[in-house]
Amino acid sequence: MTEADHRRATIGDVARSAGVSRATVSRVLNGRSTVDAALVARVEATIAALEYRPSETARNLSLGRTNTVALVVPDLGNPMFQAILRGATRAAAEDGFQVLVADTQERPEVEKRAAIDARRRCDALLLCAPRMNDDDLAEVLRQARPLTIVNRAVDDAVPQVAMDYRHAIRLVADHLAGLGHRRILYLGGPITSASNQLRLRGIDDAEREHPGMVIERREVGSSLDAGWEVTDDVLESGATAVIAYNDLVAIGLLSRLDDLGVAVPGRLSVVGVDDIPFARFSRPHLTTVSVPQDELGTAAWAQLRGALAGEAPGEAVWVQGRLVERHSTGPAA
Amino acid sequence: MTEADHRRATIGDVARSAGVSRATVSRVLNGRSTVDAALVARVEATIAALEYRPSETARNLSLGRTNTVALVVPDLGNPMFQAILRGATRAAAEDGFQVLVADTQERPEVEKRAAIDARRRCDALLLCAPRMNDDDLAEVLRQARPLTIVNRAVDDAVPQVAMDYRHAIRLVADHLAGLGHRRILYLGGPITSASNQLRLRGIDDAEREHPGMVIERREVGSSLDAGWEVTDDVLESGATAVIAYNDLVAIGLLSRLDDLGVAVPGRLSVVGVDDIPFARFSRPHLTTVSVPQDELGTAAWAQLRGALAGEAPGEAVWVQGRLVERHSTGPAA
DNA sequence: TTGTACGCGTTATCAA
DNA sequence: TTGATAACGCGTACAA
Repeated sequence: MTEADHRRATIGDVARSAGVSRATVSRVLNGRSTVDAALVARVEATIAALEYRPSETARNLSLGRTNTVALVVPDLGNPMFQAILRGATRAAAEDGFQVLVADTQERPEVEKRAAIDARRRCDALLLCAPRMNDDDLAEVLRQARPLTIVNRAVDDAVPQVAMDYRHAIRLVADHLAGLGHRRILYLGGPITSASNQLRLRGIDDAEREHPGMVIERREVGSSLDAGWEVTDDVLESGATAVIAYNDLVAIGLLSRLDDLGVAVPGRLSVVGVDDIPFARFSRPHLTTVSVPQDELGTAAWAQLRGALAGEAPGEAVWVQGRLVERHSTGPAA
Repeated sequence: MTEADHRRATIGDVARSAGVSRATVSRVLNGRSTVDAALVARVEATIAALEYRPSETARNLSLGRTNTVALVVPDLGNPMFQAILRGATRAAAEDGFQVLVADTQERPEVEKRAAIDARRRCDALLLCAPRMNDDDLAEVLRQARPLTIVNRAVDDAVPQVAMDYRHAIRLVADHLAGLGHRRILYLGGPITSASNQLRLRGIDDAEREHPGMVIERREVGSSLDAGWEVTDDVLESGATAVIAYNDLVAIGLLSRLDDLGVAVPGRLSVVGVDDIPFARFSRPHLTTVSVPQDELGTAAWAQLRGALAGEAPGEAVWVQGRLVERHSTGPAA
């Protein structure tokens, strides 16, 4: 007891103390093979007495797996990645896996290194890297399998899940078209981001499907502040409706419009994308597309589990949202 | 090359291929000891050719550490824990540590197990468990060191950091007192939660310091919806000001008040705590206490690093916020 | 059913 | 400076 407190008991200590071999202790622990009942009792008593806990590290080496999966994200402050993390963490926990998280702090140049390093400590990788360049991505694809790509369509036989933002944009564009809007402003996110490109394709679709509709594209960012700061430009644009990159941009814009006394949706309609919790509490309550972000994490884990089991990657999973009409949209002025 | 693709190269493969011992390869990798320049070059060339990457798992076992720290939180959906996660992840990364995250999904009964399990895979533990009962906590304290306790004062020589919510409440109470408010309503969080108890002590302080001030205490929860749902009760209470458990509750309340056409701060003043990003974008903009939540994660890691280095735990760290006056508070009606 | 012996991939010790 | 060799703690064929 005097030294057991200092050095953690090993399986060898248990074996010696119980008068059996280490193999037997191991068997009792893992229940793989059948062991004599009397021995089981003795070993378990010894384990309890010594407070023995198997070393995860040693098991990892011996078994060749860690039951851990790496998640790499550009920014843990972004609600989207928070939702993915939550969904993936909970889904993985169901299967006895834990999640190691790495935040690249919006620096695409370190993403490759971060992804490969994190992957080395784990059995697999969940990669959210919307801005990583294609060469780096190819290198990661080569070194870090098994992995699942999140929110970035890649032309390779690798598991991938993504939010269908193209579809989401079409939903809001159709909604605005139905309300008679023809001059629309799209406040886009980072031009290089994969999910912005997806939204832009939705914008293209909308213009094609709704003759006479003209959608002006702007790059403003993806934050509350970005929405706030672009407000004056929006008012000068002459548009009757705004499609924001996401709810953050939309809420930032709404807040500023409210300060300026601009009627929404009387003078201007505003729609967001994501349906974050705050969307229901903005003024006016935000019309947006509800995208099940947790599902993205859940689906990503499901794909990864398949890859870990040696299954070939199936079709890319596209998670679709649905329009949620609230009070920030109305007939065109 | 044909089989190198299937089985990852080990340090032994490199040694054989370069015609040196494994020890030498290890030395050039870690730069511990000085090695002949010619050998260094040969080994490095071989490493590149074989695309050798050391096994983290084997290093972990050999070195007796994983350079990984476990973070246990009750809910990854809560902005507070997201901030702690972000702060801790970034701070730990500076020191070459990664963070393994476990979400107990608001089930205090699994927190003990989750904490101990997560800790076994890591070198240390960052524990956020505001509702865990004292017995379980004592057990965790015994088994899971080194660790740092976050947002829960415990009477033990263990590193701990916490947001000083008692101080925060005093700040808002003083502010309201200065505006002439005497009948105040406190919308509290879960009664068993440690940080709610801290706030209640701040409420007690305020009543003591401001004779004539009466603060009614209610337990409503900690979410946007909780704030929304309690609105009618608030209006019937006759209070001229509300201290919300956090910004989420405050914003939920403000949103509903706005829908009902209640003048804020004309008829009712509302203050929150936390200063989450959305606080600047509510209507009206929320007066609150800015608490540097990232700092909590950073400080928690700093404590843990000390503990990992064998230092004795110092004083508990209390992170304090400051009042941010916006437009949701005004003179008492 | 149990024990022996080896392998997992690395770092560290000690001679040479 | 280099190379055997022994840890690190566990799982598991294989033999008994």
